[in-house]
Amino acid sequence: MTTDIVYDQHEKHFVALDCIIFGFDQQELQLLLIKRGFEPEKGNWSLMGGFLKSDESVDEGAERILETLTGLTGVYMEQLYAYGEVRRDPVARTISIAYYALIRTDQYNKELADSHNAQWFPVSRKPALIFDHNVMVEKALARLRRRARIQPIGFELLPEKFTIPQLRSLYEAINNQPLDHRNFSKRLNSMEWLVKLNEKDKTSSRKGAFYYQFDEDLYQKLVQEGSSFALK
Amino acid sequence: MTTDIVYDQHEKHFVALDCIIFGFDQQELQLLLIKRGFEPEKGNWSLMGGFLKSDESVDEGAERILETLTGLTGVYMEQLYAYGEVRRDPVARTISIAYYALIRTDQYNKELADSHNAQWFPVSRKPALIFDHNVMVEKALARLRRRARIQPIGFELLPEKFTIPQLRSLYEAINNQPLDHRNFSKRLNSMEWLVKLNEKDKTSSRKGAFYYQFDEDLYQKLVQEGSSFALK
DNA sequence: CCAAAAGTGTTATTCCTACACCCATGC
DNA sequence: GCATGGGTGTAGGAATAACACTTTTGG
Repeated sequence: MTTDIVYDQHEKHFVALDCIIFGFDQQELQLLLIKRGFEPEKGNWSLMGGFLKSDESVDEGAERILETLTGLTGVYMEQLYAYGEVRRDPVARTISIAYYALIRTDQYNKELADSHNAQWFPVSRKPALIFDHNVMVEKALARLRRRARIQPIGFELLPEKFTIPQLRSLYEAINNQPLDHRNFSKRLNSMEWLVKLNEKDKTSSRKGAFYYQFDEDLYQKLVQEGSSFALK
Repeated sequence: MTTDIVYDQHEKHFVALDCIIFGFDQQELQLLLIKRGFEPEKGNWSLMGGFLKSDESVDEGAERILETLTGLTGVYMEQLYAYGEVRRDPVARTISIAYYALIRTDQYNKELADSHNAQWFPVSRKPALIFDHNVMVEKALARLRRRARIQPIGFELLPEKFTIPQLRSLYEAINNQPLDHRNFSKRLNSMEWLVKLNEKDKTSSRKGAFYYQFDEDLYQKLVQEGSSFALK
C-alpha cells in the first residue's frame, strides 16, 4: 500500500492482540492460559496473543489468534480495551488490544491447545501472568460480570441445552456469590426467550432437571420491541 | 529502541488517537469538531486526532491531542474503543484508538481551537463526519449515557458551582428525555456528596436557585464504604 | 399583583428479597 | 422409604414513578 507524505513522518508501532478466554466447567469460571515458550518470561503463564497483520482488521486478528489456539471460529468475542503503556512489553514498544472470548469447554480442539502448552485455570486460582496480562484479566472479569447482567451472553459458556440449575451455577460462578434458587427460577420463567424442552438432564439428580434453550431469534425480536435482558 | 528477532518479522502500523470532545451549553450537549484542512476529505468535519508517538502511552497521546486543540490538561477522559478496519482510513492502514473527553465550554482556549478550525455542534445536529468518526460519536454517546448514570462524571461538564435545575437540564440533554423535577431533586437531596452553598444563581429566575458543589473527597470516601452513585 | 422558575411531600405501584414446603426418582 | 436435588408460591419492604401546590422576587 502506498502511504502519504503527511503520514510518513509519523512512527509505526507493533500492534498485538491478546485473548482472555473464558470457559465454564459446571462449577467454576475458567481461564485458558498458555505457558510461554520463549524469553523473556519463558515458562511463565500468559494470555494467548499475537501480532496484527496488515491485511486483517483488529477483530479479524483477534479471531485468528483465538482460532490458532482453540480451532474455534464464530464464538462470542468482544473487544475489551487497548493497552498502551510505553514499557508494558519489555522487548519492544507494543500496543495490545485485548479481547475476551466465551467458549464451551467441550468444543475446542484440545490437541491444538496442548501444542501451545495451554491449560485451564479456575479464575480464582489463576497464576500470576506476564506483563500487564493480570490487569487485562481483571478488566475482562469486570466486563463479563456487567455484560452477563444485561445481555444474554452466559449461554455462550453453556451447552446448547442447559438446565436452570446449570445456568444458576454459571451466574454464581461469574459473580462469585450464591443466588437464591427460587428467585432465580422465578425471574427466568418470566423470560419469553427461554424455551423449555421435553427432555431432562438426569446426570446430577434422580429427579432430573428439564433442559432449556435460548431462543436467539425471539430474543432479537423482543429487543426490537423494546424489552431488555436483565439477570443477576 | 532495539527490538527483537521474534518481533521484527511482524508488521508495524500507524496508531492514531481520536478525541470525541463533549461540552454543555446549559441547553444542549455539544461536540467540538474540526474542519479538515487537507485531502482527502478536505473541508469536511472530523474529530480532532493525531498519531501516537513512541515515547508516550496511548493515554498520554490522547491527552496531548486534546491539549493541542483546547489547551486543557487534567480533564476527564476515557478510552472508548479501538477501531481497526483495514480500510477505515483510505490514506494508509491506521488503527485508531478513540477517547472521549468532557470539558467545560467556558474554560478552553478559544484562539487555539479557532486556529484548528474547530467549532461546536449540538449532538442532535452534528454534520456527517469523515471515515468512521460517526460510529465513534455514536458509541461515545452511548458510553456517556451509561457512565453518567452510574458515575459522577456529569459535573465535568458543568461549572464548579451549579444549580440543581442546571444539573437536571444536563441529564435531560445527555439522555435526550425530560425528567420529573421533583423526583430528580428528591434523589439528589439524598446524596451526601452534594454540598449546598449559601449563594444563589439569579440569572435564570427571580427567585434564584441555590448553588451546589460536588464533594469529590467525600464521594471517594463513600465509595470506599460501599455506597454507589446512581442518577437518571 | 403577577409571571416565572424554584422548591417540597404524599401516594400508588412495581420490583426485589426473604423465606419453606412438596415433588420425583434411583437406590 | 429415604436421600437428593428440582420445582413452585407468598408476603413484607424498598425503590420508583406519578402527580400538585406553595414560595420567592423583580418588574
